[in-house]
Amino acid sequence: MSDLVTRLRRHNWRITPQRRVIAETLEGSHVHFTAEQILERAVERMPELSRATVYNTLNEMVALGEVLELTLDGRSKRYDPNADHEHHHLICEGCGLMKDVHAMADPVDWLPGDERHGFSVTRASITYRGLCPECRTAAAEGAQA
Amino acid sequence: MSDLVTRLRRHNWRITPQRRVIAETLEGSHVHFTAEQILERAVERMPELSRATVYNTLNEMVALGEVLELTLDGRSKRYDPNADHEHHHLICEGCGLMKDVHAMADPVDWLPGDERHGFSVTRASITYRGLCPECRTAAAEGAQA
DNA sequence: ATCTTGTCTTAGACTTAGTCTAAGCTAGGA
DNA sequence: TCCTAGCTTAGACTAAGTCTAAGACAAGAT
Ligand SMILES: [Mn+2]
Ligand SMILES: [Mn+2]
Ligand SMILES: [Zn+2]
Ligand SMILES: [Zn+2]
Repeated sequence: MSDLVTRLRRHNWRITPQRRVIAETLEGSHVHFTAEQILERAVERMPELSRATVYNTLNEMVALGEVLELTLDGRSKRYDPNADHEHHHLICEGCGLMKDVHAMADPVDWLPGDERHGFSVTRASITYRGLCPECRTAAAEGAQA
Repeated sequence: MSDLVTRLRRHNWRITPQRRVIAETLEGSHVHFTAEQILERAVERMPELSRATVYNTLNEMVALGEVLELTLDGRSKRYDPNADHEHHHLICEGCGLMKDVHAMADPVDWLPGDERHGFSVTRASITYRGLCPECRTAAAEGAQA
């Protein structure tokens, strides 16, 4: 896992103090934060940091291909620094808990030519849904009562 | 393709004039409309129809499992009446064009047990991305110029 | 036929997520 | 040092969707 700041430096892109704090906030954790959560945490280290800079910076990192933008529900977007490792996501329909997962095959291979409508298909992402252990036991108890 | 109104009637759910117009607007087409687009079109047939009713009704149809809610980008949700046919989506990164596609494998089968984090995984959807024929030729011409 | 009750619909206020703008601030090059 | 391009900021603005309170409607009871 080469760290995000290192990866960002490879592009000709100024690493300002604000951008560094945002990148480190995103990198340090391994969850999938919203822009607001990143702002909240980054502001602890740099209180004058603005919301606009967080949004601008995240959009730029996505455009550079170093951060993934996930829109798994209709709520806020989530940002994933793990862009250099192909992976998919498993989401709990009860509580929203999100896990990284790795499938055993590439879904692009499962799309026959006559289903491609003339597109050049470059990538595919899978969203798995289900119930996490806690939500499952909670549901079972609820049904019992 | 059993029609949406028929499927909705199977649930004990009142089919009011408003709900019928919304369902028929959604069903008639085969694209993936936003709530605003549905409102726009439905209002042509029932001018007094309100935005709140469109949103309420779409949410109810989703809860009944008869309509799919798609959140493929961070913009508005899209509503898909084709909930009784398992399928996935192919999206053009240039223009947003969206096509229904059918994969040759079920992604759930390709998620090993040790990647399930104790979840009960019930379903999976694949989002394919690429460029549609028009956007591809547009991109090629742009590169040439 | 009228009443009752719960459900449905409505306009518009409100919230949330995100973008835009205009001004000031830096940092690096001439 | 001065210039300039790019970066950051506060706050206004927009878009998508939810909530609320009131009225309309519909089905069953009398
Ligand atoms: Mn991830
Ligand atoms: Mn579809
Ligand atoms: Zn859960
Ligand atoms: Zn296209």
